[in-house]
Amino acid sequence: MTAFPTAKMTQRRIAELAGVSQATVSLVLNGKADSDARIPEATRQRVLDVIAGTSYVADPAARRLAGVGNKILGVFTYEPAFPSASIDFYTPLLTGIEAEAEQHGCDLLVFTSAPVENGRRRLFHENNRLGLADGALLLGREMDPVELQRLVEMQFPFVAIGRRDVAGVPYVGVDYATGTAELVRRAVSLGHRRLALLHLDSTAESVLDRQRGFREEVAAHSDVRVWSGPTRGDDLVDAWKRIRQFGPTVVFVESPEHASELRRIALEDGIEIPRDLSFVVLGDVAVHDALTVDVTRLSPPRVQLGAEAVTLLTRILDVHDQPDTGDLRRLLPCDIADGSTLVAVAE
Amino acid sequence: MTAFPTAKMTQRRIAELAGVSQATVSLVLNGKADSDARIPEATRQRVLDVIAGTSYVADPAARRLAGVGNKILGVFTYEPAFPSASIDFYTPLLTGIEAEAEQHGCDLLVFTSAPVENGRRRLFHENNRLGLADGALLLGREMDPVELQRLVEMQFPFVAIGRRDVAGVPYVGVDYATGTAELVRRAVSLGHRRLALLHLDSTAESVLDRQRGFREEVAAHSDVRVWSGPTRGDDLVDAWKRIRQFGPTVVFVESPEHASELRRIALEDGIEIPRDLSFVVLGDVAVHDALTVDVTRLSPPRVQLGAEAVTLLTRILDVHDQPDTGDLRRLLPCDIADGSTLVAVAE
DNA sequence: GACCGGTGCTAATACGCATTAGCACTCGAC
DNA sequence: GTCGAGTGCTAATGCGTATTAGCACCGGTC
Repeated sequence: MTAFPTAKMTQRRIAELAGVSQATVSLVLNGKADSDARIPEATRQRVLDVIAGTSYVADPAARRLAGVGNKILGVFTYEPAFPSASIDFYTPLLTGIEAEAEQHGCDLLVFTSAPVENGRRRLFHENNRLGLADGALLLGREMDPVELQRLVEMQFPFVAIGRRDVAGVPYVGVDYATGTAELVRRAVSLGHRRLALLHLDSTAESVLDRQRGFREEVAAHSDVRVWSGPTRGDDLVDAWKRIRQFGPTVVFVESPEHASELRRIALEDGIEIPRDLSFVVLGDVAVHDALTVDVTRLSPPRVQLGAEAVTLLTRILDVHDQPDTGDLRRLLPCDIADGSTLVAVAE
Repeated sequence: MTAFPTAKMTQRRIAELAGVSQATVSLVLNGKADSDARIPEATRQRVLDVIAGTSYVADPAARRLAGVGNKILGVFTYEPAFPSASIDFYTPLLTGIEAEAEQHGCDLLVFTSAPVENGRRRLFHENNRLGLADGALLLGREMDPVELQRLVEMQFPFVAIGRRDVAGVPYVGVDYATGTAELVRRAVSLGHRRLALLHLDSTAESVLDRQRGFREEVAAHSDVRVWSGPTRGDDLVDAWKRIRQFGPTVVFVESPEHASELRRIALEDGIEIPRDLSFVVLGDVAVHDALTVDVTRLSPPRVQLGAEAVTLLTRILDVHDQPDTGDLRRLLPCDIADGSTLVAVAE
């Protein structure tokens, strides 16, 4: 695939038509009327008139090469973004990103070319186009710490979506710990004393944060007993057995998908929610999933997350508006959807 | 916003480290071992070894400037792509586009910076980044013919998604005419003789195609009577009245959103579907919308549409694989979801 | 009439890469 | 020992832009 030979309009051609030099055209276009490069209004207008008569647009590649930013933000997703499996996760983020990018006049370069290796994309690969973007947003549940480290080292401007443990990584994340703790508190105040937590089998920061919030809040109530265990989603029948054995009055499930499945398994077992068991989900259900829409759950503000990440990145890119170190890492409060599956424990 | 000063690795630096010239590095990287540029294996390996030891990646801007393609496909959406209003329309397209772009090793440049003017984006504006992409995909229900014309004239490689009337525009579209005709045929064979069509108030090609398919098939049955009218969605109560007055046994509704609303209005009026009235929708319902999932309807293969558009564009971009003129404009057959709302007419 | 400060530009260069022309060298043939 | 054919590279150039140094001119001053 080679560049297509489209009849290009260049500054040089404009210059010829206007009877000036290429430099003058550039100066006019960039509004540079310094003390050492004076362009009188008459000349300026002449150049602008010529440009108006053509379809000239500055070649972004040349601009970039010449060292100016070009208002392109890279977007890297660790999993393919649009397939239905990921769609509920990525779509709200992209909604926020798109809207905010539009505000800032930025285009988005989606790095779909990154090769997928066992389900995860790799950011660094031969011919990656990272360098074309002024900066980049990184999306994904888990990110490769080595790659993050490398981005930090090469001083490439980027923002991760979701809290990251790697030093020097700017991020906008969700305060899952506080949200989870709040849900635990509600459960306890509704009389629950035996809590089960079925979390993801992962060491992703967001997963750990939820566990921490759960653990810390539980620790504040001496009479509360808990069971907690991981799942990869393919062992839910077994997980349900173990939960059953513990005999909780409320079960917290991290993944919405696992939650639906577990609820089904429970029902087969004669356990109806919330009649026999309260049910809390620590993530958002699918937007359109009307069936589970009233589950009591965490509802991370993903649209806002995307938008805030763009805002932070553009601030990092703006020489005149360097954020304080503290602003480089932000956690947004996690919304809670009340729902109807967390109820007072039966007497 | 200016380019960020990241410590860059260039071919020149690689060259110094390997004790060769920049040209040699370039030749090695591009596998050019012509008769007039011979690089022995030993040198080649030395260069490659040095590169392996660094984090070198070719600057895409420079490559582009030097006249090679850079495997970036532009994606232009005439409406913002992710907000929920458009999401069911764009998401499947983007799913196909992303998957296929990945196959081809292409990145996607989403032109979010295009300014929105009364609900529509404008492709051409100052500093548009079209030129950075090797080619572009255009998505949207309606497109500006003037802009399409201009793209054709400047010989910019692009593919529209959806049939377009403008001469010289390559597209991949959906054969709505045939699909609609088939549904009409089914209705007639089920005994329907009074058909109503509520179509969009638009002159978009896809809208006209459906009307044409409807009209032509109806014309093949001399005893069939039809009513048809446009709606913009805010006048559905009135539209229902007029349809009621005509007294059809089946109503064809173009827009899924209008269909839901109209069905509600009908129900309030005591008309139950399909008991009292058959119901056909000429577009796909929301993926997750479980409530209307069994409507008899057209189901355009949107994922495939996106993928095919990418394939066509890459072929256009490939100098060695120029498609025949006939291949530049394709219509994919439109699937039909049987559903349960088109039933035999009551005796 | 030499000097100076201001005005209106332009020539030149850099950015990082791909590409082409061609240089310097070697080896074999005569 | 000269010539030709091949070998292994490199120097030079162009892509389109932004930027800087500085040139040529003019009007006024002393």
